[in-house]
Amino acid sequence: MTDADPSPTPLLLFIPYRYAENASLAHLASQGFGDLTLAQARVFARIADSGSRLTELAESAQVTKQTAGYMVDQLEAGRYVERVPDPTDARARLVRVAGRGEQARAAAMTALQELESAWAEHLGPRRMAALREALSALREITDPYL
Amino acid sequence: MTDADPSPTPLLLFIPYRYAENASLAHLASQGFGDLTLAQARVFARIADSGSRLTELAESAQVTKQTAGYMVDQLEAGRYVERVPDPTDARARLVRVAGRGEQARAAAMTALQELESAWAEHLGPRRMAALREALSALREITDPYL
DNA sequence: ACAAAATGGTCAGAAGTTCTGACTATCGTG
DNA sequence: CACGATAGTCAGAACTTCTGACCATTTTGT
Repeated sequence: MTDADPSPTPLLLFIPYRYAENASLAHLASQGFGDLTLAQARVFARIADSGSRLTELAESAQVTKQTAGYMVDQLEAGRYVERVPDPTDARARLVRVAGRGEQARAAAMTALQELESAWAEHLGPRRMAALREALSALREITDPYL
Repeated sequence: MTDADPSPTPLLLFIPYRYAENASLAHLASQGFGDLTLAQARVFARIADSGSRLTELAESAQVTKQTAGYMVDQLEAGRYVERVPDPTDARARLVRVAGRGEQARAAAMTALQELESAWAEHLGPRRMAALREALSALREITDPYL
């Protein structure tokens, strides 16, 4: 009876997701990383601490590997990342955060934490936990990358 | 203790959101609307029953009005929508679902309902309701369109 | 009433993103 | 060791999105 909101759940997901993207990118821009585009940041955000393969980035961001490669080219040119050979596979290269990328990553982390804090404050810890818990569960049937 | 998932909340939002987009678009394609692109569908999905102004669509989809206009041009060419004068403002035009658009909208609704059902089944009614409730609350501080 | 500012929309052009197809090199398996 | 799968790149086209300039109409302030 209380949830008369007719908004489709995907729309409800889109709104805070897009807000988070905008807020993070704005924070990065304010910290001297104004040359990062949204598309670049989407790939950058998925690079694992130990480095990621192009294919992994592509699958995770849900773009083709060509697109991911193009983004990594730009991130590399902007000194955000570097490509190193993958010691376990001569075909592959690992994309690693490097140089400016480390500071950018730290700034992004800060933005993210502020965001999560603001959300947790608005929802209260209980509902925030419930939100994350439900989303994590949903991931089981919606994550193509797994 | 149970939620040790380090995934940032925005990533958790992205995964099911993107899944929903893909699933809906795939269903539309299977119903004879394979000419709809994702970008077009994002605008199309935001058209109100009574019609929407270009500016409203742009704000809601978070693109410039030029971009929204370009998408509406294509939707119009594909006979998904029509533009009619806004009786309350001579500057404005209302974008309305028309022709094929009605069937496409019905197909999208079906896809959406199947999606929500599948999610509700996976989460259970309680957690599904909690998810939607939390997302609706989050909207209050993240929706630029309001 | 009227000038100024804001709003709704379009046109033109450039930039950015993303895709398909083709190809090379390396890995894993039978 | 041949074969299919995987990692990545190159080239080119298509699609999406933006910035800037502009016109018409509405709203606001005096």
